[in-house]
Formats: sequence, C-alpha cells, structure tokens
Amino acid sequence: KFRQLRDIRLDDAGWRDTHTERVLPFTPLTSSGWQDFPALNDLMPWGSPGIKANRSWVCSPSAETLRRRWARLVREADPADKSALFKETRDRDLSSRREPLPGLPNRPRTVGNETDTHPELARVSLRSFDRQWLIADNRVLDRPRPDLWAADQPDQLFLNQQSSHEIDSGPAAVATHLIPDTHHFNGRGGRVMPLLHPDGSPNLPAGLLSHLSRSTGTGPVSAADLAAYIVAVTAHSAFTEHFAEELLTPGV
DNA sequence: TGTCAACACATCCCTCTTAC
DNA sequence: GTAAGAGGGATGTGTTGACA
Repeated sequence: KFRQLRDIRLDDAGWRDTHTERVLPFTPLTSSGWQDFPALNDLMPWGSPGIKANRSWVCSPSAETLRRRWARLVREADPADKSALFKETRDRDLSSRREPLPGLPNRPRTVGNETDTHPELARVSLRSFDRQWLIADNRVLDRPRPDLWAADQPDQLFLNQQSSHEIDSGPAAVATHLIPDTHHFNGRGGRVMPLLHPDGSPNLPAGLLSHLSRSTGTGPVSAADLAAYIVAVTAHSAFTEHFAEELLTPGV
C-alpha cells in the first residue's frame, strides 16, 4: 500500500527520490522487500536533530541539582570563575542575548548579568528511556532547536531514527513525548520527526491519512494510528535483524 | 549588494568505561 | 593490556536573514 510513495530514479549523481529530490547512495537491490516500503522521511517530511546543549551541567536527573547549579552561577562574582562555570563556547557565552524559546518566558538579561536564581526547567528525553531535567533557556543551549520547542504540545510524539550511523541491533526507531537530545537515539546522533507541527497539524503528506483510511478499509486512520503502526513495525530488534544489510546505510 | 552573525548539520576528536 | 563503544564537545562548511 505504501509502494507508490517511494519513487526513485537513477541519474548521474546516484539514486534520486522524486518526492524529496534527495540523492541517495547507490545500494544493491535486495530480496528483503526494503525497496517496497517508504522511508520514514517520506511519511513524516519535517524532521530536525534533537537539542544539543554542548555543556553537561544544564542537564541532570535532579531538578534540585539544576537549581543549585544555576544559583551558584548567578551568584558567582568573579568573572573568570563565572566563565569557567558557564563553559563558554563559540555559540554561547556570558554576554549572549537570545530570543526566548517558544512557550518559555523571556529573560532579557545576559547570563553574565542575570540576577534571577530560579531557572526555567523542562523535562527532556536525554537518551532512549532516560528522562532528565534541563535548564530550558536559549542562553545556555548551543543548539536549542526552537522549532522543536514550538511543536511541544500535549498530544505530541517524537519519533527518532538513527540518521548518521549504521545500526545493527535493537529498535530501528524510538518514540518519546519529550523533546529529545541530539544523541537521544543511541548516543550517536539521530533525526527527530515530530508527529505534529507547531500548529497542531499532522506532520504527514497531504492526503496520506485519507488514502490509508480508504485503502485499509478499517475506518478513519489518525496520525496517532499511523505513528503507532510505524513504531510497531520498526521499534524492535526483529526489524533491525531482518534489514541488517540495508541499515548499513543510515535511515529507516 | 556585501558583510556579518546566527544557525543547521555532519563529522571528527578526546576521554572514560567496559568487555574480553 | 587492549579494543570497542559511549558520551561530551569542538569545528568545518553551507545557508539564511538582518543591516548598512
């Protein structure tokens, strides 16, 4: 039923997906049925890497620990010590000014001039099945991914696939309702595909749900139904073992 | 139109831990 | 002791948007 969604042609540069115009590496034809299925990117076109703080102190299993760290940073009077505590990088330093993340309060001061000792905290998915607290502040996150924060909503579901490294065991995709870290999948990158856009509309090709509703004959198919189906098919080791050779090229 | 800063993405490197 | 994997972080390259 999905076959018509994947239409790949050969050109001078390699295999090109005619829907996304993405050039794919040469891969041999297989008898596993891999080519018969759509890529996850085809079903959920919008994706993003997860958040990347580039400093470990902003994340902890304990919210109280983060409050203590933040208060210690804000109260530090020595500029050198404050800089060391903060761990300045190319993208964030004590003088950085940033727009607030969607849905979070504005903090107009730089971290260097901050006086509020109460940080904004959020639950995030640091690794698969590893939920932790994060200081949800654009001034301390090198790659905060504002789009993901904008898409955070009660019915949201983030699917995550390994997009940059091969996998040879375990599930080929994982799901979480919390905003994932960039290394959420297995500590090695991964691409996050939200089920819903920031405006609440499904992150699916136009007409897909109605097509599935008609072709399956099971009644209305919702975005959540499709996400559950994707997880049921891909998020277990049997899928990875069956398509082990194909998964040497990252992407599900 | 050119410059610059911010951002996106991928990749590489270093350190530490764990298994053998 | 050594190799492999995991985790954290730096950085190269390209894109985009603001602004002079």
